[in-house]
Amino acid sequence: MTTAATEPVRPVETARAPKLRADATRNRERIVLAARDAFVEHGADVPLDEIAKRAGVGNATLYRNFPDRSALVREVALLVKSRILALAETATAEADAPDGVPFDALQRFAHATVAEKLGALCPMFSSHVDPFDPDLTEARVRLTAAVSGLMERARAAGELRADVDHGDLFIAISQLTRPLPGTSCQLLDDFVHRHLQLFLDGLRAPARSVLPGRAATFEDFQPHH
Amino acid sequence: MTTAATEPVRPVETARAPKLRADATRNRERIVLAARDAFVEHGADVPLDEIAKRAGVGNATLYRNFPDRSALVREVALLVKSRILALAETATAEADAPDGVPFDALQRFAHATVAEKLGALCPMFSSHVDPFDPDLTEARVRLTAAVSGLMERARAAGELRADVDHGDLFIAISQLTRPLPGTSCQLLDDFVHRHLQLFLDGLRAPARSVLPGRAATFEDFQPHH
Amino acid sequence: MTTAATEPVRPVETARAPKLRADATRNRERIVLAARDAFVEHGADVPLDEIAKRAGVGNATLYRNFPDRSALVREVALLVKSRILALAETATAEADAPDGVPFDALQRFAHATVAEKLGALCPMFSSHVDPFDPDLTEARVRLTAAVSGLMERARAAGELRADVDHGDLFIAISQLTRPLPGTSCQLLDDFVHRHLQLFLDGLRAPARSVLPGRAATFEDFQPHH
Amino acid sequence: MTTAATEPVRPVETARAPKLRADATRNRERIVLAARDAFVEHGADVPLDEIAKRAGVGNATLYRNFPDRSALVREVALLVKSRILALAETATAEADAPDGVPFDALQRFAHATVAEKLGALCPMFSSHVDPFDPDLTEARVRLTAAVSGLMERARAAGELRADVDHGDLFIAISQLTRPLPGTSCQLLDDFVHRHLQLFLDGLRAPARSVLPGRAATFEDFQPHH
DNA sequence: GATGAATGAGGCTTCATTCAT
DNA sequence: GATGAATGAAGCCTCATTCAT
Repeated sequence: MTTAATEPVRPVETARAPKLRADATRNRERIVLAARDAFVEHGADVPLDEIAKRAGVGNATLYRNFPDRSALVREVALLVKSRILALAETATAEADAPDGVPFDALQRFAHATVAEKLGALCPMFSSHVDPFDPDLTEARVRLTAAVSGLMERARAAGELRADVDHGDLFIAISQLTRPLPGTSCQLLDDFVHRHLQLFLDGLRAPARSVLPGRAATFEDFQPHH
Repeated sequence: MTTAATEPVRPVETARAPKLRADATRNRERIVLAARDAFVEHGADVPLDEIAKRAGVGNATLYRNFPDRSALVREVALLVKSRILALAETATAEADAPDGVPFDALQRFAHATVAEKLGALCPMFSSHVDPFDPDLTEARVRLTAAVSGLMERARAAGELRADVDHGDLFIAISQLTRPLPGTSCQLLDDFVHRHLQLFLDGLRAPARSVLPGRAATFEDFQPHH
Repeated sequence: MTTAATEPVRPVETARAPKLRADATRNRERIVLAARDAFVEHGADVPLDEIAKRAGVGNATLYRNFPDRSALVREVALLVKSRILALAETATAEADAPDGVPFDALQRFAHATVAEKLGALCPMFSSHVDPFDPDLTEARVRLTAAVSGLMERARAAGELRADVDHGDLFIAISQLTRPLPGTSCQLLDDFVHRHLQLFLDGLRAPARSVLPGRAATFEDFQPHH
Repeated sequence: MTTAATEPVRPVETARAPKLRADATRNRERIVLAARDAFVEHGADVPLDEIAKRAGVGNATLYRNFPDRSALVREVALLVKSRILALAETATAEADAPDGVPFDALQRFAHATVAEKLGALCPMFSSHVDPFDPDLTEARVRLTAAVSGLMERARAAGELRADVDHGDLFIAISQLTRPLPGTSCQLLDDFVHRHLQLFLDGLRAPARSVLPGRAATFEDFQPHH
């Protein structure tokens, strides 16, 4: 039972949180973290009972906090997006430093995201969440801005090919990070950074090919768009 | 209900096949094709009854031919691997042609594989099959030889970076091709070739980075290896 | 475990019944009968697993035959309605006999319905069935005609008060027959005929009061009417 | 959210009530009233959390006052019985008035009981209460006396048939008042008084039939009797 | 004393697999 | 050999009841 990220995770404070008891808050947080880990290890269809067991609570406690699977996925999504946003902002600061190399910052951002299994969890694509959820939408907008800004710096520096957008990067991160059923987690982890690096090499300017399709953005993967 | 590949698929003749009635043979083949399509459309967890219905047979007929899910997956794996092998051999022939450009042949092979959804199905990594199955092993060996040969030609021509192996290519194909839950099939299809192309651009020589880890082969993804 | 009715019950032949195996037909019938008995004894909310156990089949067999509770209730409703219809037709024949006394025939009909627990089951009022179901509607129409005809004969003979309709009779039968939770079935059975008789005495002409409201029909109890 | 009775309801003072804080007393009373309303609207199986919510208290407060469902049902039963008793005493006074017509008073009593949904709640028959509970027994005895007296007056006046007892009346009231699942409350309300009236007409002397069974009393419906 | 939260048992439903025709 | 039907295990979710603040 691995924990994908090691730093303490702040509970996502939403405006409507009324006044939760201390132990309840802790339980809620443990459930979200357990869910994140379970999703990483077993995919989005992991039984909720398994998540409850990991969190060390009864299954009904999980249901009290999250009426159904999508509510739980939503919370994990907010958690993950906020973490990716933090990574993107850190990378942007590095890019803006006097001796910063934007593409290097972009690469560090991508590898950090992969290292924390965040891409695989990114439920931006998931069928389990309401695409019009306000909180998710806001998180997506902020994330879009941050990653776009980071990529823009690299492009302006002539290091990033011009025909890609943030959606292209995220699809690659998400897909390359996903667990391969039947393969041990650790085994794949050894290779994910490798293949991400190959993809990043493909992103560098000058472009080595003419890409089919058009640059992808998050909006391309919103249902009903 | 789309059929991933349009050419007629020969049933994989295994040595122990005793002697089936004509209609039984046809049933078996229809089940395998229905399974492949169902896996492509609904993922690896599609109910077997759904596959039987698609094949137009009773569920018990499916079980008569394939004692359990893994037996069916195995057959689909053989089918898919044989198809990929054919694509690889075609590409190798192109590479060996007088005016052949090996890397271009490699790229066409990769895109063709993706176009037929073969990568996504590649159960080489699946938890559902016996990694020591003789038929699968043989198919894997032949496929390894073919793809390695193709890559070797591109490497010899100075078009492919030296620090990658066939496992790297296949993981990328498999992962990038996998369906994104919640996203329409068609939508993702539009982008898969794009992101595969970015990956292929990263594979080109000269290498634009030092890759972490080591070159991946099929063997790296055999369980218990 | 009492069986409410002792005569063999014909499976309700619906037009779409394709071709059921003999044992499957028997199972289906046993489930419907078990459901009827269970509804009589424990009410409409009896667990489906309990019904399956009574019928001597696995719970999944019940679900194969009846996708959800309402499908099962519907079948029981058809069964019950057809039986009541038969009783009504018998009573009508008695009323039309040379020495027939229409009100006596009506009373025998009511008591027979109660004796078979049919009224309590009459899901005409149930929340579990689709009020627009064609088969149920047809059964209701035929039943309405039969009971109305029977009452009309009694009214024409001057034995039935003029200000009541078939709905009034059925509500009383249904309500008076319902099991009283916490009371043994047999105990209540002893009294149901008694109280039904008091109600029937109230139906006789001449009317001993002015009734509030208006004469009730089945239509009054169709939802969305 | 209708309140069945509009007059203020005195908490039933039991001998062992020790000494409750003012707010505790109020909570207890609110819970009982909420329970009564919830039972009327949603039946005996309404979730206790729903009752607590209606009462505006936490669920644990409900459990502090009533250790389990039957304790709450018992309290509602006492409340309802005391209210019916009051109605019976009022009716008796009317019957005893100089120009009083006993059967009319009896009828008004029955209709008033129905109007307040008291019959439907009458847990005299319920499986949820201890039949030997002293308070309930006492309430039952007093109620029996009052209703018997009222019926006796009507019988003495030659207006009530001789072969019925108070149990017959109560079963009819209880059964005819019960909600029909799937039918709007209001809809049935329109007919309950109508069918009660038909039943009352059947109670009138002279008897129009020979009743089966024997006259029913409350004792007939005590479990284990 | 009052409260929100936690719990486990149980009902509903699906699905891989086995059985009878 | 082919089929439809039967089965039980397991997942999802609710609710009566208990616990910790």
